[in-house]
Amino acid sequence: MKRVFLKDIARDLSVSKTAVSLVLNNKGDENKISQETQKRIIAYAKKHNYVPNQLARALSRGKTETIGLIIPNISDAFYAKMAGCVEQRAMELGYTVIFSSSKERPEKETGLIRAMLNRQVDGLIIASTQKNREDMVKLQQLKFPFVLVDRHYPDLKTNYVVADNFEGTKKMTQHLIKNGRTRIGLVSIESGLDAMQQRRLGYEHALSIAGHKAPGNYIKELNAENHAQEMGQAILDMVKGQDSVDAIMFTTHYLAASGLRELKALGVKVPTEVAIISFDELGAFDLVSPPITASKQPVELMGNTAVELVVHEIEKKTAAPKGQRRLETQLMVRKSCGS
Amino acid sequence: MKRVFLKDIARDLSVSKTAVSLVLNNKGDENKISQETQKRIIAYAKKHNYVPNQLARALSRGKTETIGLIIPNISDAFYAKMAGCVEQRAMELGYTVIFSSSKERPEKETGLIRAMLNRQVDGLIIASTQKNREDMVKLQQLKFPFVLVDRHYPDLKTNYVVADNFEGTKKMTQHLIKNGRTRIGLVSIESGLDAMQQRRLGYEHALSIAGHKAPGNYIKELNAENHAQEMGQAILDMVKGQDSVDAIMFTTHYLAASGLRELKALGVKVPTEVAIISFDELGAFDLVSPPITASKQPVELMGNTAVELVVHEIEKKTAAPKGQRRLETQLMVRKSCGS
DNA sequence: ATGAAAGCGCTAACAG
DNA sequence: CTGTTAGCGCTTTCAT
Repeated sequence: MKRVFLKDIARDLSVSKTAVSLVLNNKGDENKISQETQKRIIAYAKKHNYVPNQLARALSRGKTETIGLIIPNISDAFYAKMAGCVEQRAMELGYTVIFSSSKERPEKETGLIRAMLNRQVDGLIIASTQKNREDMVKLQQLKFPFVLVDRHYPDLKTNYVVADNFEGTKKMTQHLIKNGRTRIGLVSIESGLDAMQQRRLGYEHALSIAGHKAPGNYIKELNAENHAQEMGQAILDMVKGQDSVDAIMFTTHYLAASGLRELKALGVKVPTEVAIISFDELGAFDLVSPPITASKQPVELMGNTAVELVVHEIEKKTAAPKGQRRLETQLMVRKSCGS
Repeated sequence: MKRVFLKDIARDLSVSKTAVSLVLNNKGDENKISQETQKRIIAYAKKHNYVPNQLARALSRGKTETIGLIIPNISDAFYAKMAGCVEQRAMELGYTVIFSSSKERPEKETGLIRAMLNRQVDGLIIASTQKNREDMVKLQQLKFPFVLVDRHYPDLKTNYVVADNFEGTKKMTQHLIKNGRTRIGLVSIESGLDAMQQRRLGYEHALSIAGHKAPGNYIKELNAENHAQEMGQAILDMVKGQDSVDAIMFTTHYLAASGLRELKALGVKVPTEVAIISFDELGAFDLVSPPITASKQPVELMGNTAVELVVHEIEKKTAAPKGQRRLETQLMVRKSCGS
């Protein structure tokens, strides 16, 4: 079984390559090629299992119908979900997606952007490390279609789709307060991520309008690389001593998971002694003991919207209106806050 | 900022395209191009931010340095993890990976294989729906490099990397027996998947050598599409009545999760009344109440091995030594089996 | 040591 | 209605 090419089928059927190409691209009718010929061509192609070479096609047309997705880590539940949605929506719109993980490393991200560009992707969706401002600017200068997702550069005027982090943690904090907690701690990741900033701000804002304050030891920002190691100490700091918390908010699902692990190890009762709440959730949060109250991000909507925005820009159906979306999160109330 | 091409730099430097191409591919020395010229070319390329067009390159060389990964669903924790490992290892070996989800649908899988072939991937890694025997045969006939992962066709002589499902559930069952359980039920998925068959066989084998038997109502095979809906009834069947189980083994992580959900809803005490154990696990299984004892699959090793096998086959066009690996699972003993 | 030229497989004007 | 032709951007003999 050997591969057959356009020219083979043209030769064997004594028609021109053009005819074959046209017919196989469903442009037979509009170019008025006889039904007869079309049938023969299609039949032959099917019979010999003709598979067009996309490389050649793309090279010739200057379009790959591919969009690149750059995320921090495909193994993370959140990004995996997102990748799934992106893939799905892209396929519906006739695009293939190729992805790569930046592993939260700016240089790697730079490399990936470059790699994707030279693979001629038509557009890019990036959940950036947010330490690559320059690359973004470069993309803008190239007028290359791209949209930032989950994380964006607040001072850059690009397309983006993010969750409303500020409102999210604000609501979460208020939920805690409504449940009678007043000494609310925060465990976050130390990073320049705007998302993390916003989450912290939302928390602080809610606290301040409620007239509460957070002493210094209430806010922990762990190192991104080894938060798992630092978690024990952070939790200990918060729950021991006179200035102890009665609630802890975690800014990501994995922090919540590891925080709970530590809390259990220390024998702290959740939620009676300390309530916990998580921004973003894991599939099993409802099974955990106690089931964890969490803010759910609209991953699917984020993914879909991102795809739609790039595709829109790629196809420039119109003068691309900069798409900047801030999506609402949803509070899933379970048991870890005491109600 | 406009893109610069090979010919541009050749023109501007008054050298030939050949020279530029050679130098930029690090073949300058072996083709004895003067250091002088090389320096100029490299400097110019860097200065103008030259990015080679991979499409053209690949078309010309007949090699894309890309491997395709087809999995049931990127949103599933197991496959997401796997994709991450595959990506990582592939990159180390100089390959890019493009993935797509078959959504467990054979026709979709067929389409994806085709799509990847026409994108000229150099090789394929497939976690097949196992309902596409023909496609696999076709790939073999084409002598196209591919390796099956997680799921394989037992009657086909292909490369594959799978977990030792049989041994896995056998060990799990024995663990249950060692913990004093004798009336052990099984909840699995109704499907032609060899992996599921093996898991069931391992369970039955262990049971039989221990002299136990499983009455009809002890084995539930739920519909793949709506196992979540069927779970309630299945569990009820197993735990109520005189012929009730004292342990349940779930053949996948999501079954274990939803089974536990139902068990809790019914107020059944785990593990005192019923022990549970899961084949494959979720990141949060240690936080669940009770922490779930589970068999862990060597995802990373599976992913890495798969990549190594395809790459080997891609690069050694020689008579490829069929790589067939059956990897051991590891029992993570936690609390759900009563010890 | 360097360059000319012939493709890789397909698309798309442009002629007939 | 169909065929000719000229690329797309890069690699790679084969001369020089």
